[in-house]
Amino acid sequence: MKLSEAKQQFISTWGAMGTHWGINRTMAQVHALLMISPNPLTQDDVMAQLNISRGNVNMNVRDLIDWGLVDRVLIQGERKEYFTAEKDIWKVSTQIIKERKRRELDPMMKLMDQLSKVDGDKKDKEVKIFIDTINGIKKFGAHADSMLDVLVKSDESWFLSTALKLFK
Amino acid sequence: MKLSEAKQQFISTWGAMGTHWGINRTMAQVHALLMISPNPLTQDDVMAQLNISRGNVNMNVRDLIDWGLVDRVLIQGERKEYFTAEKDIWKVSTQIIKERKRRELDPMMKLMDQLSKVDGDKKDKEVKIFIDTINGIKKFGAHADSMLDVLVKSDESWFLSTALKLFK
DNA sequence: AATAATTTTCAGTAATTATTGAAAATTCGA
DNA sequence: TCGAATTTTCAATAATTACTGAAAATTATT
Repeated sequence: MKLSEAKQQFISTWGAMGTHWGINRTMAQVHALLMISPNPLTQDDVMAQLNISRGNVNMNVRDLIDWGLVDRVLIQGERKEYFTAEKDIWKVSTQIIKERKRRELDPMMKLMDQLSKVDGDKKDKEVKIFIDTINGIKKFGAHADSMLDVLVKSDESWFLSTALKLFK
Repeated sequence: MKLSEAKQQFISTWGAMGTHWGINRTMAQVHALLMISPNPLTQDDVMAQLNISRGNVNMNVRDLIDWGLVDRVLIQGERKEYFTAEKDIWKVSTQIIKERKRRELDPMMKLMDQLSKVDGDKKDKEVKIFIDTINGIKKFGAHADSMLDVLVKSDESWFLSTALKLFK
């Protein structure tokens, strides 16, 4: 398989995968393109390679920067801005986990705390099932939270060698 | 907070969360409703409680059954079909992990194997970066794969007590 | 076998989400 | 400070995705 073809397929697959993970196709494609580009790219480069408009590139690159997955790079003597993506997949993953925890898990747990204070008699089946479900989610969330915390803070090599032995 | 209000909020939040996880809002809402219902519900119950059409309920319930998150229940002497959802959040999670691994991780890894066979001189920076990225993903994916395998097969209490101690 | 109850399908439509492109804002160099 | 290069915004529009509702298919009952 030729490189250009392989690149194309990687970008397209990474984009499709993105839609399964709640981010939009184009954002994932821009990320894929930057990951496999040896040098930082400009907005125009991305526009040309993915055939998308300037505004679209701009918005998606900004989102990727918010996610901490892409950085602006200043190149000496150049007026244009360049962009580059983290290429170490471990760092990419921990960054995504960190952000999703903050954006999704944390607020969800806060809500569960509120919902577990629902009024009503626990003898009532309706009430009992509801409270049990909420408490189950709370307990589970607390474990997931501390686990992800350590995972994110740990070093890749430590995690893969020491922790993973448990799972072999 | 009244139970009816709390239920409503739970369903709505679980639905919103679904969109971040690549499943549609309604499917997540149906799942939420079934999780907090003490007794199995019929299509008509779901239609009434969520204000959605029969076709919509039918499609989303079928998807949930495909995901292994909802079961058909036959009730003695009743013509209609009833549906119920697993209420143990650990089982819900492992089931989702199992399915997503099968649907997403496995095919992705298969593709990476192909892409890593790209033609070209590894002295070429373009080729090198591409191959390095793909290999990084492959390595990472293999670890994630074996880890998720054990996680899914392990028992909740074992995992939370023994394995999680590592992360404290 | 006919009928009634229930489920499933799917074409048409509605709702949502993503994209464009041009105007406005900003930045930088002379 | 002016003007050219570049980035950002956002209203209009396109593309995608989800939903409805009624007809068709299926299943159970008599």
